[in-house]
Amino acid sequence: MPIFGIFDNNNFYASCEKLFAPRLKDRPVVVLSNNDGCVVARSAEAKALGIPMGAPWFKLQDLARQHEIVAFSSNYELYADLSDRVVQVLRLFTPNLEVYSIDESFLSLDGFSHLDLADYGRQIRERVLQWVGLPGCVGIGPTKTMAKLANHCAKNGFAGNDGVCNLLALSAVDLDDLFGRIKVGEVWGVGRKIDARLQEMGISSVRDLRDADPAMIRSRFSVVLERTVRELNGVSCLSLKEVAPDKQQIMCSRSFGEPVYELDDLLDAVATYMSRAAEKLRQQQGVAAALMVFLQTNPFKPAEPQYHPSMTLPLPDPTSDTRVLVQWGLRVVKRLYRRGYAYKKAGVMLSGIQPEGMSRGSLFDSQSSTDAKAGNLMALMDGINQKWGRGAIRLATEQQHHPWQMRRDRMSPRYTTSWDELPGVLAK
DNA sequence: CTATAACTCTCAA
DNA sequence: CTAACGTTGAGAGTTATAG
Repeated sequence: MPIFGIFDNNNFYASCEKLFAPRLKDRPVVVLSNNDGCVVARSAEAKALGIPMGAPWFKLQDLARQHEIVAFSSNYELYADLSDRVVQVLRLFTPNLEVYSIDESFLSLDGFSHLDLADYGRQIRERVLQWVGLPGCVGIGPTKTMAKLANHCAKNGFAGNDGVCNLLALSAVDLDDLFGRIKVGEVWGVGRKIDARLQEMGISSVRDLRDADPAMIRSRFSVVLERTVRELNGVSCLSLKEVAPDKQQIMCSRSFGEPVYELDDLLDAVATYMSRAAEKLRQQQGVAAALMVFLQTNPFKPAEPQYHPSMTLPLPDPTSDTRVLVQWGLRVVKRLYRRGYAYKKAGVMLSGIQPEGMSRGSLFDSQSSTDAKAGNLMALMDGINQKWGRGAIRLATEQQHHPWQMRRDRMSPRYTTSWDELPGVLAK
């Protein structure tokens, strides 16, 4: 029987910001989504003030002034770097690990059953705290779903207050009692909709779901929730994925800093997003067989005329060439654009992704040498941008300053990845 | 009618 | 000063379409 652990950082983005602002140690801190729109992370103090996840920041202004809440724009470079450091530490504790998200990793603890697993969990969180400076919790169980649940228990004091919960150490009676006290909505894979439907059926606790008939759950819901039921019964259905598979689709979309009316601005924005998407595509040595572009007005202003067009365009020849993708993307924008709407968001998606070189012809194709040159050019651009920072070199259509660029008024410095932004360095 | 494609829904971080 | 509400990806299930 496998043993899964999961390490999950507490309030990850907020903890990253506090790490470099010690004076904020006991202050309420929130981190905002792109465009400084919604609250996506809250420190313990901010949670205590009742700020819900996803709350629009502009609605919290009174509360913020009242309690001197400190808000940061999302600083993804900083968070990504700290996340990498956390993973480095975790790798010291197990050779088999799945980086599940920026702040969560599953650990295989197979073959560690001779250890006191809860104690091992405490060592893990202490080491991460000491070496990286970020707090986290550890959950342990016989399945991924149970490990996630254990993590929830560890975070919320269901099982002591040492930040670790090992469900494998509980007797059947204690597990029963614990599952009876946890709401079914806390289970991994049970979101708002499914929660409501389960409630209607009288399934309100984790124990209720665990004891439900899998066949019934499958017929009334899906094979996915059936697997969840089995996992809650200790039958492992979800395995550790140590290598992330290549993406099947690649998206890039943004809300605009302010409403956009002009076609030219939309063309600019979509060219920029398409360039980003193409970079990601090349990072996995892929080519795309289709692209999709969408535009959106602001759905939060229902009184204004709404327009949410999108169009998918199959590409005659799968490619990762920024110039080709941007050209097609811009053609689509021109087709979709209607004068008179206040556009608030746009995005692109690349799909039909295959490994490059597999596409068509290649060896005897008369185009192959021009394709190779295009590939060299793209690689050169990617290299320069990687060395000198995103946007150092770009196509002429991507200009510099734009009304559509997102707001990021409250950014902290990139303390760990940019010398220029270290406080005091400039002054010297 | 079947196989596939396209689209919708749900979830997660 | 005002106005101001995220992004990315997966997978399953359903519906539309092609042959």
